[in-house]
Amino acid sequence: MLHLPPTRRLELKLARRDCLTAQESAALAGLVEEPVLKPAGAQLVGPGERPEISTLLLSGFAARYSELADGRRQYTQVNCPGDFVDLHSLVMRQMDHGVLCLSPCVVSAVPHDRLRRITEDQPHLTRLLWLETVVDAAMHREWLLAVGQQTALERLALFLCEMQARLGAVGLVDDGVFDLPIRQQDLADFLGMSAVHLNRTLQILRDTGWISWKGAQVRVIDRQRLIEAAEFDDAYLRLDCSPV
Amino acid sequence: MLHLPPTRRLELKLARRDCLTAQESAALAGLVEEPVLKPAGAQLVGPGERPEISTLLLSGFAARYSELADGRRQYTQVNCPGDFVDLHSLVMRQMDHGVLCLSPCVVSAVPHDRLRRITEDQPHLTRLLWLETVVDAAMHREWLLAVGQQTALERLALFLCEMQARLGAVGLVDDGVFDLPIRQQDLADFLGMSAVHLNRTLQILRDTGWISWKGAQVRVIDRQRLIEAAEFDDAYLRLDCSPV
DNA sequence: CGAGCGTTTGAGACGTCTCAATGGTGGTGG
DNA sequence: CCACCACCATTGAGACGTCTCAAACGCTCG
Repeated sequence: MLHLPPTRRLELKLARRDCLTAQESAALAGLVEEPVLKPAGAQLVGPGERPEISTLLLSGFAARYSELADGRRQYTQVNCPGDFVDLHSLVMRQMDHGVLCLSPCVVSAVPHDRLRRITEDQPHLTRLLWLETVVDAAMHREWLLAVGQQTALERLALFLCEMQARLGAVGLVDDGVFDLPIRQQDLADFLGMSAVHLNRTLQILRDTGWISWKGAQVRVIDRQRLIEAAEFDDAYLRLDCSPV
Repeated sequence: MLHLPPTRRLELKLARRDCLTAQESAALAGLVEEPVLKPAGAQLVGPGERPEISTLLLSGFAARYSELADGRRQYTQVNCPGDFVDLHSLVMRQMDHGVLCLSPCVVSAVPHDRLRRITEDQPHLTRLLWLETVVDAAMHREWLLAVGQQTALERLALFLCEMQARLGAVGLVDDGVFDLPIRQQDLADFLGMSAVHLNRTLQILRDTGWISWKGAQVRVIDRQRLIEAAEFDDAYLRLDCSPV
């Protein structure tokens, strides 16, 4: 793993939305504490907790999850490097869900009091952070549409389109190829289907030649067809530049 | 319809979360423009638009919707009086979805420039508004769990529990009875099921005697069983008081 | 080389969907 | 004041996507 400044990928993403002043950049850099390595399966924050920090994901993949008493589980978002996994806890206080690592992850803590200071002093940066949580909500809506109305194949195609777009925004896609070290069982829990059915759906996508997926490496071969199948439009990710 | 101040129901809800100063109350009251009546089916804001206002729902029911090219539709949230139907557009700029009226609605416009002024001058009120959008995201997660993992019966029970809690917070529930003037087809589009199946599921809930639903009037008779069936926990609605 | 874990395959079961027709009700005009 | 119309709720029945359970396969790492 390259040694980037901890907030680099977050900055890359924010800069896709609106210009960051040098002063704001510095403020971001001053937010984070020392990076920590977490193993796959580790919980970053539990449901019902009232954290005094938010967690910035520097590398690896994490996921928000909600579950029912009998063990049925739904991942509600997959997080990738540059994501705040629980920024909303700053204003929500109590977690309505948990977050765990789908792969080994490097994370940095961001104390809430430093964030609250920013909301007092820096309105524009505050709006950019607000926008982060609003884009999370937009992703949730996209997935409500997908889980409620789209077929297994469409959902899987959507996931790959979204991942390529989000990872691309933080510099983690190289010519359609990116790392996705997550298990089929976890992906199934996100897509709202059984692991068996996901496996069969994945085989269809491989057989059509639109993607290859070996080990942790995904290669998107025919992005256009994937986009058409998923009816993907990246507008909800807000990766275009327009002032906030 | 009683003649309440336009921001009254919003204030009731916000006050369930944190104390509002008289000055903040006044600032809210100064946000809204003249109330307007919209008929059922009217669109409040269309997908892809870049509104210069947000819309506050004063009475009636509206819904956020997303749809696919072939007409499949998913409502991603049902809005009730006191809700901002598109507050997120302040920072998101472009709408990722549309909002329409499920019943006749009274709404007030809230110009973005007035809201942006608040983000410059009033950090605490800004965090309360931020919290509104964050609770929207928490609702989306609750419904991702429901649509992805729960049965038709559980989803319907969840909807009724959530509506009773949200309407109760703005003074619209009287001894388990509340108005819900929405069509079965619309509710089905929200719950991610066909109208036929919703109708059959509704009959089960009526036959058990847990609820009655005639015309637009819902009566929750056995709230406890409904809560158990849905595994409903109102924490995600953030209707408890704790400072932001 | 074995153990453990994740992936892949097979086959019957079931929740929900679709299409189509019937039943009920509230509003409107003659 | 009644008759009609439009819209919504309800019912029936066959089709289908996805689920569950169970077993086999194949990596990768100690």
